Amino acid sequence: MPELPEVETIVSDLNKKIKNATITNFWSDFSSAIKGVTLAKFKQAIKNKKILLAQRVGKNIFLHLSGGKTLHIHLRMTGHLLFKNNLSKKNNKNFQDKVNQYIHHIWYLSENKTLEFSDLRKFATIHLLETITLKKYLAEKKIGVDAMSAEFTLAKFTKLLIEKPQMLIGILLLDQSIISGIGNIYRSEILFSAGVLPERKVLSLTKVEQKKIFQATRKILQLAIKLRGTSDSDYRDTSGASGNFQKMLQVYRRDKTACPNCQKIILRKKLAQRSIFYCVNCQK
DNA sequence: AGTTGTGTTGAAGA
DNA sequence: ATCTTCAACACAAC
Repeated sequence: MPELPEVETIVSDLNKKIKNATITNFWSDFSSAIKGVTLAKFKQAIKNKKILLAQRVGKNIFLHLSGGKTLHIHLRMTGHLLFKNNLSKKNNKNFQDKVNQYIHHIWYLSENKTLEFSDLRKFATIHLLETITLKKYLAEKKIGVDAMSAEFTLAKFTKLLIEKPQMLIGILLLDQSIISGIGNIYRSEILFSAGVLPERKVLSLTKVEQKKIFQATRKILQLAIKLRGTSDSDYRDTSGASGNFQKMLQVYRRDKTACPNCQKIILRKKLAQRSIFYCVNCQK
């Protein structure tokens, strides 16, 4: 559920709230989320390190620390990073929401601040890497070009499409190794906006359709970032608050209801085991 | 009360 | 290679 706009919201908030804070300690009751290193070594590596910058690539969060280490956090389906200080611990009602109650890891920061990691389904992961190996790490993890990066241009998109002629466009948009950041919510919204059916083969797309999909991707993700993401159910920002893009959803989870454009019934089907929503009249 | 589905993704099997 | 299935886990909805 946290897709590119949700992760972007979190990362930009983290840069406002915890940049330059020092990690004083770390606690976890679910250390199997921490990959490739023991809890003790992890703790030792990050203790007394300063948080220099939060960075986003696709749905991935990177926290660059002093001393040349970087934390890689993936929220998967239900991960929430909650920033708390003395005041908000007392006054912020959002933190009492049930969805924010599944705290499994806590970074203790200077000045009594904490970064608390709530994760209901416990799918989220934390890796520790050397900052200088980031580029290599992204390649190893097969994290594709970020959908909102300057590098992702229409020319780049077209090039990526040429490499996968047999793929269905609805599946391609979800493949993080090709383009990173688009999840199940936004792929349906993007294809609806572009007027293209999800099951179209990439090689069947006209130049005009390719351009429409590219532009719809930028437009929808940009608006969703502006509205601080979609809280269809679980997603919350670093203050535990919901986003606003759910009000803008045209097709996602709106099956059996009238298409906002033509009033025909929105359909839902499974594409590679994942739900997809579309209008057969507005999408060709 | 048991079954099914859920926004993610990596690994295993075909 | 590439596609499908399953598994990680907890909970809501049926």
